[in-house]
Amino acid sequence: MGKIRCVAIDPWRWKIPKEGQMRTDGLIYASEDMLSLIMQDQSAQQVANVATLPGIVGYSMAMPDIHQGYGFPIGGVAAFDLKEGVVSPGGVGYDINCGVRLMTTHLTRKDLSEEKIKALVDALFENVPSGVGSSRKDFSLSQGELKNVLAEGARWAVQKGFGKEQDLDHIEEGGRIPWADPDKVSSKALERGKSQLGTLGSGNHFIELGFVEEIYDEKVAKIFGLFPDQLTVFVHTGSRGLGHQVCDDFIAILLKSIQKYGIDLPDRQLCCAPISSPEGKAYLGAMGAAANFAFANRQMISHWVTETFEKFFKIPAERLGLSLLYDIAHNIAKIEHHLVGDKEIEVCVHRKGATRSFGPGREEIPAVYRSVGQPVLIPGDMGRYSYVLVGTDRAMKETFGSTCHGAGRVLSRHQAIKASKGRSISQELAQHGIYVRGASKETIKEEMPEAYKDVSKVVEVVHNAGISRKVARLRPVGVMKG
DNA sequence: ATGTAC
Repeated sequence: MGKIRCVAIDPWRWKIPKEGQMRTDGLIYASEDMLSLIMQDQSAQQVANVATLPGIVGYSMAMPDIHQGYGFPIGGVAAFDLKEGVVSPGGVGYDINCGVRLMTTHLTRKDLSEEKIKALVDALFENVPSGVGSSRKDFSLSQGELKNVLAEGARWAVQKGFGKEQDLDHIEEGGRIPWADPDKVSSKALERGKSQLGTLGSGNHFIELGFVEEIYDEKVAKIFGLFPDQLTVFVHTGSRGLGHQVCDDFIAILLKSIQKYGIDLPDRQLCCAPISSPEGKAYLGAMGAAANFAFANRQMISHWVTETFEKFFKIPAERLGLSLLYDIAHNIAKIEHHLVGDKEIEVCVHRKGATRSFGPGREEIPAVYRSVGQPVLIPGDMGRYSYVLVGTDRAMKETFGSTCHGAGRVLSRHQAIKASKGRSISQELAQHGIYVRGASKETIKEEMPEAYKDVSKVVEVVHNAGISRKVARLRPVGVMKG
């Protein structure tokens, strides 16, 4: 396949016309400025590569926060027919069910001085283990109990006293992938997972304190429980070493089975298996189990966030108004029903660095939000903003109910470290009123704001394209990084 | 993202 050609459909949509082995067109959501940035790496080529996979339904899509990933681009969305189609670990990513949850409070900006914010972030840092390979000293699981976590997800955590029953309704899938198969998770992955439940991890994972700075849609904000100057808490983490190991294990397995199923791939990183094959089913089962680990992980971390708040303010959580707005997956493959043409069919939707953005009326959305659409939570970089959006009908028609997931990198980790040489990123953030506490200095450099696109520009694209709509903008004030 | 190269 030669040089990638993008044709403008409108100011927010670019088509990669089908050619060569492609079975369908590619579709990138971006502004003209962003597209020129996107064309600097291999990500548009990856969108075209995904379009060659058997059984793809609709376009091979990418969101404006697209950048190069393993096989599939990060920011990629692709749906596959359950009979003819394939499932691919590269379409989910290494951090299976990496995702975010947003907690709201009754507290406002005036309840927290700069000093209090620092002390609160420090207290969170003491109470939630973070960093590469972090584990909880007070908590380790037997293999049997870990398998219960993998089968039950956030429900397991609630049964063990981490959070409340009503939290489950405010988590994508109720915090549990029902078709997860813990027996398809290798003993090596189990070993890595058993001491890591309830830990934040590293890289872009974080706990962020912020305030509601701007409301765009008052009606929806009210339904989501958001109001101006409100203190909010973002938690961003995934399935840690366990999910990583599942991905590793199945890439090795599926690389071997490519020939067996006669799949012709432009890039071996797209290794995959028919959804209906034993290998495909095994991957989906193991991936679902890892996804459940991540749902339980975020549920447990928000319990310790709640505990930290209660001790810090010496006020019970109910009076602080701490509650879970929503919890969403960024890296996952799901079996969902969608209207394709005039037929309702089941497809396997891969979202890799992309968020579900279901519009009004879908039964998967909690009853309290169902009339307006699901909450879509978009963390930005630690120096600028984060957003709350809402899912739309247009997303249902166009993107299998999907939108962007964040800002998207513009500098690689290595480039970011180079760009931050001789600077103190923590001090620069402090000058903007943001306190950051990290497990490692290196991570803070890798995660410097300029390593990311401006998330407001990413959000502008998905809002104008109509695949999700702006509800509120949040401003970070205190960040705990892994 | 990741016991950042078993």
